[in-house]
Amino acid sequence: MRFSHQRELIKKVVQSTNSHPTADWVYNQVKSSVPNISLGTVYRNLKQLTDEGFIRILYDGSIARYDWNLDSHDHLKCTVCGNLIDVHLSNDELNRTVKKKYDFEVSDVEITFIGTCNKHTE
Amino acid sequence: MRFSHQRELIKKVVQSTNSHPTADWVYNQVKSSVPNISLGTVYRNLKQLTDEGFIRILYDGSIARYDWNLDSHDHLKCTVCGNLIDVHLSNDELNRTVKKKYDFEVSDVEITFIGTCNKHTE
DNA sequence: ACTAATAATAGGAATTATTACTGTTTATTT
DNA sequence: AAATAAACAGTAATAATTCCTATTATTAGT
Repeated sequence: MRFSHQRELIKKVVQSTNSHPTADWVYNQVKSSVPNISLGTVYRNLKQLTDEGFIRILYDGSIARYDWNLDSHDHLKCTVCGNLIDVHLSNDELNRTVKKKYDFEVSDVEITFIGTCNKHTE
Repeated sequence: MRFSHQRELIKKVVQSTNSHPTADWVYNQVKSSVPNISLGTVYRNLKQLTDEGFIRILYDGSIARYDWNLDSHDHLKCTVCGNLIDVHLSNDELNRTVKKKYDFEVSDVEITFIGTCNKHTE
């Protein structure tokens, strides 16, 4: 993979936020530095960065979001504010159960807890 | 919700398979009985059936799939054959942890194990 | 440093999944 | 049986994403 000014910026933008940005959000951010960047370039580079393991893709309903956090982690999705919050849980037990009970070799687990975050409780 | 011949068929088609069909697959199935059914009708009814709690929606990457199984359950996604397999695991422990550790009121959990199913192991 | 080879780009067209619109049909209610 | 409105078919519109092409920029070899 050859150096590219645009790709470096895109990587930096994704790594600058915990908001799990969409391609469009990244596009708009990068545009302030490189006004004539193409949306296709953003998509292509997000894909490349994902494939090369610099960032991760995750799906929020039907829309793709990107995450700089490569550590195995899970998400809380608040139905009130819509935020996706990173959390760390140990899934070893769960993985072992799946392997044993269903004879399934787990390489990754995606866990999303849907509910209400503590901002909306009184 | 008024009776509709089309909706009944759509419901039956979803309930007839464990393959977590897409809207397009349902459309093609229903077309064999009602050749001039509209794709919009399929989408509208899948949404209605989901809203009324007859079926469930789930996202496989960026694409919507439908599931007749309303029981709380998880999925195994095999990266070799692409199949989505239903499994039952108890997530009580996990839910309790999330509630306690992150003060988050869990209403639903979506767990997808990604890996290789036992068809591809020797 | 110069040049050739080619990866990456901008801009726009194409594709895919999904939703919205509109005039017509059909299930229900009176 | 006529009135009402939900559901319909057909089609246009939208949104997210991918593909295409001529041009530009990076890099390897001289």
